[in-house]
Amino acid sequence: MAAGRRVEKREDLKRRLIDAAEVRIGKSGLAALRARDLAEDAGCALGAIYNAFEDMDDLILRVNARTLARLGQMASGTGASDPGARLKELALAYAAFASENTNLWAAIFEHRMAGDRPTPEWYLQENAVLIEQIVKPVAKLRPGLAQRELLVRARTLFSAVHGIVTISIENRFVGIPAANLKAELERFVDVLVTGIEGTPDR
Amino acid sequence: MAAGRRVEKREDLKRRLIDAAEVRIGKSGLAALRARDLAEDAGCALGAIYNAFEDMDDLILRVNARTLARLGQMASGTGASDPGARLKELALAYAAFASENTNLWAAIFEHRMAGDRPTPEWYLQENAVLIEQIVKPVAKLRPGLAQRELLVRARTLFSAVHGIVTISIENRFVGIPAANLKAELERFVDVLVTGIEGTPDR
DNA sequence: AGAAGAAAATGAACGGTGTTCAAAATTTGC
DNA sequence: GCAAATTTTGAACACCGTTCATTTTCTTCT
Repeated sequence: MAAGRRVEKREDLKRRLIDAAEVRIGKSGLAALRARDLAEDAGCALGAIYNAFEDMDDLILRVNARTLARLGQMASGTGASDPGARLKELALAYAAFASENTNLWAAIFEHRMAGDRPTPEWYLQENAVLIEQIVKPVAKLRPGLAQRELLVRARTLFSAVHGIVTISIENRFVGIPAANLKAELERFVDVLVTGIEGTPDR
Repeated sequence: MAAGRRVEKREDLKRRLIDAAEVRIGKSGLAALRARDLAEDAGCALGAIYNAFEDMDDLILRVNARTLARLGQMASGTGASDPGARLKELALAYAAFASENTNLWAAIFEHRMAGDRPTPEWYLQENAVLIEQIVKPVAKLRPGLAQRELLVRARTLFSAVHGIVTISIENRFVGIPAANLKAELERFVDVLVTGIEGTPDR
């Protein structure tokens, strides 16, 4: 028989488990994910999950990495050259992704490592896609800013937009009209860009 | 014996349980909260928790309501009359509270109802303190805006600041210098206020 | 091809979780 | 004091992620 049959099957099981977890999280949310369900979905024994992955956290991180990759791909296309317009594009694309893939998107931010183990380094690096594309337009708006500073500003911009999208989707406040997230974000980015243009570097 | 002994004792147990849960969440975070620990802390049987509260969710919501009340109290003092300065005050106070009470603050946003039961109405209303104080300065910056619109803008402002504080405290991105949250927030609010002043109403 | 060794699959069992509930203890009204 | 109403109790339950001795499958070597 072929020499690589074993690793091949192993990779296949991994893929099936990640697929199943992705479907389950997408349908019912991270909190409803069950190891026994995944084993049934993937057609393997309960214990087999722990041959393929360190633990459930590891598996969840693989799913989240996929979602992050999709987010990165979505933002990586060449967009508007005007930095303000580009930032608006990115914000709207992020909001659209969150609206259309709510459970998978939420899993990225809801997940916490079991016990108090640290998040693995490889996964933390996957998160970079969330701010990578923001750096360039910010650099255009703030020429002369060091890369180090640009990253901090990009992170702040992302965080602000992320917060708006998150709170809007969470529906945390009663009595507030179900605002149009898209319109609200457009206004917000407009205000922000105007503010950046009218504020000297510091 | 006194007629009201029963309700009195019941209220006392409730208080002791909320106290214990508050201490546990504050020290170790929401995820580490255990019903059996609380029973021991409060000096009651495990099952007694379910005489005092509907379930653990109910108890957690009481703790969160306390935290929200503290947040509300913190923001309710009369502050700067200049709207921009006032917004900056509020943002910095929020960041300071989150930094000094990280676990209790995080519990407000991490908690999800078990199963898929809806969040009780009374608790959703407690969340209003997060945006109440933001309305007035925004009204000064945007005279002629209807109350309905003001609430939406206030929520957006809160969400943006909340996002910045959250992502900063979560330490989600590697390679980005541990930025000074306070300085970053001050800059952000400055930019925002400048932007609002330079952007016509819509 | 067949045996031997290595790797992977299996699922019962383990410790831990929130929650329930019949029984015991307490408090209340008379 | 006594009976009824209420509360307290903690063992038991269902379910969770995880482990591990056992069985099965795959790989390699002769």
